[in-house]
Amino acid sequence: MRARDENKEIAIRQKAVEMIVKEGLDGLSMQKLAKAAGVSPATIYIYYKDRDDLIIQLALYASEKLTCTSLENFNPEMSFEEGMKLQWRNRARFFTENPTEMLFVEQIKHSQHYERFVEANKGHFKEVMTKFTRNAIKNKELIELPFEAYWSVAFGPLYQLIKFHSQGHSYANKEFHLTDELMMETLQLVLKALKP
Amino acid sequence: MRARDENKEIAIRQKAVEMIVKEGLDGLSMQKLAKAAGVSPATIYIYYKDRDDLIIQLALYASEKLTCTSLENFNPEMSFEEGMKLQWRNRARFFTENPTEMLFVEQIKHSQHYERFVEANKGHFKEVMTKFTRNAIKNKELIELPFEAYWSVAFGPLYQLIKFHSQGHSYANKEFHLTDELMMETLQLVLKALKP
DNA sequence: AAAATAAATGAACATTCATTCATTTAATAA
DNA sequence: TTATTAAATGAATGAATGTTCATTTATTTT
Repeated sequence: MRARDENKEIAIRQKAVEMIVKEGLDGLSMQKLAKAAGVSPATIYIYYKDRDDLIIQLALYASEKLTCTSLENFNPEMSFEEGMKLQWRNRARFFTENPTEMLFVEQIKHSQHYERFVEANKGHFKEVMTKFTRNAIKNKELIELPFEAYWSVAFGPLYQLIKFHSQGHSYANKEFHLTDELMMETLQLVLKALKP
Repeated sequence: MRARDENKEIAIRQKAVEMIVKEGLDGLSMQKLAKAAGVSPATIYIYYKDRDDLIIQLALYASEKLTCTSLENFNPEMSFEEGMKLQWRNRARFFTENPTEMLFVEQIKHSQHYERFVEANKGHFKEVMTKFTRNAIKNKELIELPFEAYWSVAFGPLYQLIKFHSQGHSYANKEFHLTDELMMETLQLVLKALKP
C-alpha cells in the first residue's frame, strides 16, 4: 500500500480556499486548482467525490477549526462576561491568524451551500454554548430570551466588525482597523444589552 | 428606433437573481439564464457588458432598492429610538417582500464582488445616517463611538436574525421564525446598548 | 525479491461555457 | 411610404469545464 501524501492534501485545500476567496466560487475550477496545487486533476478526485463535495468538505474543515479555536480555554461554567470576552477574543484571533479561511467560511455561509453546511454542524459546540447560556441565566448574568436572539446580539456585532476590518472599510476618509481595544469596548455594549 | 422591451430587462434581472440564490454564482450561466428569461443569449449583452457586469449591476440595483426602502418615512431629525425602529422595520419589510433579492445582496456582499460593489455604494444614504447619528449624539440619545462600532451593534443583530429566519434555523428542535414582536424585543436590547 | 495495493498521473472525453456576428424584426423619423 | 435605427435573434465559435480511465509509481506485505 502506498500512503497518501499529506502535503498534496494540504496544498489542494489551501489553494482551493485561496482561489475561492480571491476569485469566488465561480472562479474555482478543478483544472486550475490542480495546476495551482501542483497535482493532477485526477488526484483531487481521490480526496473528494466531486467539486461540490470538495467545497463542502473544505467549509466543514475550516468551520470546525474556527469552532475549536473559539472554545480554547472556554468553560461553560465561566462567568458570562468572562466567557463572552474569551469567545470574542478567540474568534477575532482565528480571523487574525487565518483571514482567508475566515472569509471562506463567511462566503460559504452566505452561499447556496449553507444548508448542507449547517446540517453537518450540529456538534459539541452547540451543547457547550447551551450550557453556558443556561448557566448565565441561572446566575442572573443574562436575560432570558430565544437562543437566536441571544446569538444575534452576542455575536452579530463581532462578525460585522470583522467584516468592516477585512474589507478595509473607510468612513469619512478614515480607514477602519479593528483593535482589541475597540473590540472590547463594543463587547461592553453588547454585555450591557444582554445583562438583566 | 426600436425601443427596449422593458419586460425582457425585468425577466433577465429576476431570473438571474433567482438563479444565483438557488444555484449560486457558479450556477449562473448566460445560456441557461437566456433560456429561463425567454430571451436570446445575445440579448443579455445588449443590456450588460459581460457576465461580471451583469452580476454587479444587479447587486447595485437590488442594494439601492433596499437602501431606498430603509429610508422610507425616515428623517434624520427623528428621535434615536424612533429612527432605529423605523430602519429595522423597513429593512425587515424589504426582506419579507423581497426575500430572494435580500439573499442575493447578502451573497454578493460576502463574495469577491464586494469591493466593486461597496465602491459604487457611497451615496445619499451614508449622508443621512451620519446626520441621524450626529443628531442622536447631540441629543444624548446615543453614546459617542466610531461609526463602524455603532453600525455593528445597531444592525449586526438584525441581519443575523434575518439570516436565522431565512435559513429556517432550528434550535432544540424548534424552528425559528422572526416575528415583529421578537424583532422589537431585540431592538430594545440594542437600544439599551447604545443609549448613554 | 516478488506480489499486492492504492496513490498519482496525464491525456482524453463529452459538455458546457461566455461571447460574437450576420441577419431579421419592429418601431420611429423623414 | 420609405429610410433609418437599434433591439432582438439563433447559430456558431473556440476555449474551458468537470470528470474518467488506462497506466505508472511508490510503498508495504509476503
